Amino acid sequence: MVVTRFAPSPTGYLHIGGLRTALFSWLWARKNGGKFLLRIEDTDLARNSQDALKAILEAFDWVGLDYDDEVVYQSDRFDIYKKYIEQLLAEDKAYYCYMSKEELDELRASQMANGERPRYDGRYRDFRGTPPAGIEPVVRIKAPQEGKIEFYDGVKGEISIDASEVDDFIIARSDGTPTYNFVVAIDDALMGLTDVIRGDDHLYNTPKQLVVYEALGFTPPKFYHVAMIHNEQGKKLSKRDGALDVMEYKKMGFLPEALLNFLVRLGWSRGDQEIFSIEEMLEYFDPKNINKSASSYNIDKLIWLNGHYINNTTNERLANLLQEFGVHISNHDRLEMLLDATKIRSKTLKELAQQIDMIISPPTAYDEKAKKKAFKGNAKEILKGFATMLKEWNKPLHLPIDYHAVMEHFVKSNEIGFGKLGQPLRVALLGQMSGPGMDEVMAIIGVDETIDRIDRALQEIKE
RNA sequence: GGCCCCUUCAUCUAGCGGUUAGGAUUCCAGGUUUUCAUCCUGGCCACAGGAGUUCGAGUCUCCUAGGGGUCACCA
Repeated sequence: MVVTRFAPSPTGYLHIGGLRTALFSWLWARKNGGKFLLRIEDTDLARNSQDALKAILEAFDWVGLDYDDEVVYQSDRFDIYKKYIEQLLAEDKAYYCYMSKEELDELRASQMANGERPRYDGRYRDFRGTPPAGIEPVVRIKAPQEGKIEFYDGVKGEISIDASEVDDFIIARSDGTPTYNFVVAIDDALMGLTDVIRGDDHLYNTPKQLVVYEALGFTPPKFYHVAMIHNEQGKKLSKRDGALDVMEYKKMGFLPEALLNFLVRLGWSRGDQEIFSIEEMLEYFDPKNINKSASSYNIDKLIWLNGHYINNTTNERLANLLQEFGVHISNHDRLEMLLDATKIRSKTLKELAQQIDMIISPPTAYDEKAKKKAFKGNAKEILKGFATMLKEWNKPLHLPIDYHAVMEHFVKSNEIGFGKLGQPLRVALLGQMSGPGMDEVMAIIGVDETIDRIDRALQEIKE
């Protein structure tokens, strides 16, 4: 059975890099009928925030990533970690280190001054004397002092790191609380993880965690280290780049499936395929096809994908989603027509909301340029004539084709081009030069509203 | 700085010793559309550089350059 996990620390919102590795992990577990677990890395009590945790869960919920079992909180498991610390101490695989923070800083400073790599010197590794008074010791694990720590990474291949790069790192702080690399290894083992898919930035934690696996006799999972996502300048994403928070995308009017499709193609691909439904992702995803190199985030493609998904979403769902953007049309009697006419022109739900508003609310102002271009010559006469024809039309006016017939009859009998009528009519009804076809707009707003808007526009036009 | 990783159009990528180096997004042009959008057609644009290996290299090796990651009693 494949067991994967997402293990955020609750110190901020869920960002798109995290969502991508979560997606990869989720896909791999679901594809294999395995488990996708959620674990909260909250061993640093001082930095945790309840709001951050809520934000992460909210984002998961929005994109539709579900997890199995109960959420595991590391802060609930200190007893477990303590037991293992004591075990390692008893087995002489770990030891107390009585160096103070000041001493440690001093050591680091002198190493740096000598151009050396800052590193614990192991001075208490085999200490048997009397511990200095007044110092609460930390616990350090005995890491191998020579040779190499090697492991196979599912993305990057064989990784070999010199043992000298890994020092006897701290597994328990002087206040007794355990540290990250220690608890991660324990939890991954205890939770039965088979595949750990995580960011590239954890690559260097892996040898440390391997030391813990080795000391405790656990079997390590397979590791996949996914390269980072950079910003449009090719640098690491930072808060300054904005729109890092997954929920920001919701606010901007993106559909979760578009975001997921965008992210799955960042660092992973299947030939030339661009569009992936969740089902297709599940069918084809395999971490072995993850790219080695970092990718840059570029919003254009996401926008394009979102447009695609908006176009292919049912009108019922769109109407529902639109409520968050202040548009309430679920009960509109021309709902289908309205959305069919607008969704093709919208890349985001926000734009869609604007498009709809432009149609269902009468124009409060007319675009200056549009006015100049359309309300000229005999435009007034044409609009007047058209309104009259609408009033006197004796066939039913329901569908766009009904209105189209009126327009056709009008231009023919007046011997003018379609544009002569279309342009002023468009500005009269919508206040601007672009938008859906006039026949559609009229069918949506109805004949009374159409005449009403024409009348109002007529007052705008000078003789 | 040490160590590790990475390097194909502006961007996401395909490629797995023999291809006119393909697709997608962006951009540009044309067509469709009374307009806009969609859609269709076409175009611009890439193997970081240098040595090898080979009949033949984007693909293998090495070097250089550039980029990234990491070096906490943070996670």
